[in-house]
Amino acid sequence: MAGRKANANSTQVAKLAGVSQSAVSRAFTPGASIAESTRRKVLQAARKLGYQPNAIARSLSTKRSKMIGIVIANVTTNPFYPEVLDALSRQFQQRGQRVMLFVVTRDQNLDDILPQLLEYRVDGILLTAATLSSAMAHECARLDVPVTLFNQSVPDAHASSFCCDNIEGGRMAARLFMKSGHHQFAFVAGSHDTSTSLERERGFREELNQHGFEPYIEMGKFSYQGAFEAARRLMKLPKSPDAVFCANDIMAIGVLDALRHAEQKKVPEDVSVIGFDDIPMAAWPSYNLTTIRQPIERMIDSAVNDLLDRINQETMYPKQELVSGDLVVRSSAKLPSGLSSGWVI
Amino acid sequence: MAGRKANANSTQVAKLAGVSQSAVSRAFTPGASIAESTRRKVLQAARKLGYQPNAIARSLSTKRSKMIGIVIANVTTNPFYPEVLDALSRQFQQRGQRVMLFVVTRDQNLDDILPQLLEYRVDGILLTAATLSSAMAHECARLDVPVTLFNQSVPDAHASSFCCDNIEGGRMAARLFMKSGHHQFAFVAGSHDTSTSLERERGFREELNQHGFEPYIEMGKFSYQGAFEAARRLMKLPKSPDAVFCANDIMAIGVLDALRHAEQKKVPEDVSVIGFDDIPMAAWPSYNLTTIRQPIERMIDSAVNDLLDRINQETMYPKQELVSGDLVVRSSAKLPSGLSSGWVI
DNA sequence: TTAAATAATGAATGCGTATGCAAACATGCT
DNA sequence: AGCATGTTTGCATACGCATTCATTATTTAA
Repeated sequence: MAGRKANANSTQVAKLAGVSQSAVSRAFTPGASIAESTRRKVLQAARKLGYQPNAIARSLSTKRSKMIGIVIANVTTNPFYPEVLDALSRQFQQRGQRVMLFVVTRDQNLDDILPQLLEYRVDGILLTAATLSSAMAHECARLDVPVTLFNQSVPDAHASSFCCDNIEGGRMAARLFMKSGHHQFAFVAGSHDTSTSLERERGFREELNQHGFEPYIEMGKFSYQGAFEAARRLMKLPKSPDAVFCANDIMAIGVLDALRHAEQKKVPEDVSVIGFDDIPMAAWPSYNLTTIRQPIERMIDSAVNDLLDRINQETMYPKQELVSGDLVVRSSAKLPSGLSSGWVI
Repeated sequence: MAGRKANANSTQVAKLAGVSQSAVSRAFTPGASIAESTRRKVLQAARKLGYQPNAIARSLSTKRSKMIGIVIANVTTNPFYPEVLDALSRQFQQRGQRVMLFVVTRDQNLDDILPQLLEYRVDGILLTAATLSSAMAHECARLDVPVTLFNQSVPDAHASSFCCDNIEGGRMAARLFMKSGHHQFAFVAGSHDTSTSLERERGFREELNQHGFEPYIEMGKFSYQGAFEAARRLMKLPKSPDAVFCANDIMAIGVLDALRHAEQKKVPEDVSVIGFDDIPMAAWPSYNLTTIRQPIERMIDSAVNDLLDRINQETMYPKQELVSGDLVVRSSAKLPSGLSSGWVI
């Protein structure tokens, strides 16, 4: 029952326009069978009453809410995610879908919040920087709600995933370091339970191993502060690294600041640093970070297209897509002799 | 009509539990009149069928969507807003409201997107860094949908607003500059049509005027890059400023970078810089920005409380709240002799 | 033990829209 | 004019739940 002022509804509009309620509905349904003359009558009456179709009622009737659930973490700690959220939100908006947003912490259990999305019968779910339990994956499959993972690859038969080629990215960093003559390597990890960090580490390590090197691993907790402290620990080592690859840019920046301001090291003269993502800050003159760029627009286009296609039953099967990142060479990492700043592979 | 797999509904659960549909509804309605024994029967049947109440249908019936529309801009250009979004989203989530999100650009016309929110019968609307036309304000009032403005004061009889005391903030900056012996002042504005920028400018200018000074004004377009260029223009002036106050931190950082990396200026020896907001980056050792902190948690608590109170008709009238910011003294601005880094006023 | 009060239940209805269906209407053709 | 198409229209119903109201079961008071 309401405490809320009543809104004009289609029946009232119908009465005023001298037509049936169906006609009103049709006047607001693109492609419906209605004469142009009656449509005009209806729209005029609607305007007079300040009528606007009720999307809730429509959702109930059509069984499509036109809402996408977005679950996102790290919005405040990593500028990459606001970027992602912005692009996703715009895309969906433009394609006629509303966004129901859930901001979570990395460690928050999705099993509590996914039901809140499903309760509203969202047409699809997009998860980024949040891990889906297989129980929930099955629940979504049972309810026929397509799920897409962004920036994390958890091969699940039911969910699509769109991801940068993290392994190759790690390899790129390793190759650049080695070509530039470094000998002591380190990786600053984000966490030990996210595919992004693990895969970047794996690519980095494997490429180094092939040349007989083994990197130090330090935990940077996916944050500026965590990486700052990780860098200080690294510099305390007897044979401290001269080449540090970080699981993302915000940590790379933390490392840079620690090296310069807490450890009196020059970058890249004493230590080279490479990040991952290419957030806008990476290009700022204070940092000038060499990094692996994620082609975020392209990834998001693909992710959105895939999700909408599955919602509209145009595609039946989830897709796993891997796009390759680009090494963006700036000045936080030494260059191989003979090469100057610009683009490499 | 559906292409979607049917979900169990309350009638099916009722049948399985051997009760009426009403009983099922009551079993899921806290405080409803139902015997504990039947509730258990119902819940058990519901579990067996994987039943979950349909929030869309409930919304239609109760005329409350339990959704808040949040409209936000500048998510990618100013780290302050991800912070705001994160806090808002958590608060609403915790208070049992879902969030329907719209990310807009500063110049985007809200008149196109508010209807999209109203269509879904959101219980309330929270706008931040986006300007509400008075036509839309009236529309919301007509539909009895409470609106709250965050971080912008547009005195409107129908909307609440929660804001930092920008004028006093501007004054604080001016006082600190003057006490520290500066003589040439500048303000880097965000835009000429937002209350935040205008008010901060006004406080700054008024306080300076009282002591016979007049600041230069340059446009920084609320962005790092815009402020970077503004700083370069300022430094080209015949009597270039030695004290620059910026309408927010991200611009202050742009100014800092321009001064140091493009203009060979020392901060604060040659030029002092003060920002506004106190975003996390302001504390990073590369910047160490002196700034006016917005008490964001407190502001958001108030805003959320007020909006929910108005939704629940516990408060009838919108509220205009002004909270005062704190001057956070770091090292981007010279200190008055005798004072060292720490907290002032 | 009985009357009175209270708690629990189900039937029926409404929330506002979309849509299948059959009837009404218009159009073109022979 | 007569018929076959094709287009518009309104009626009736479904979507899934909450809630009122009348009824029945249960408890309390006397």
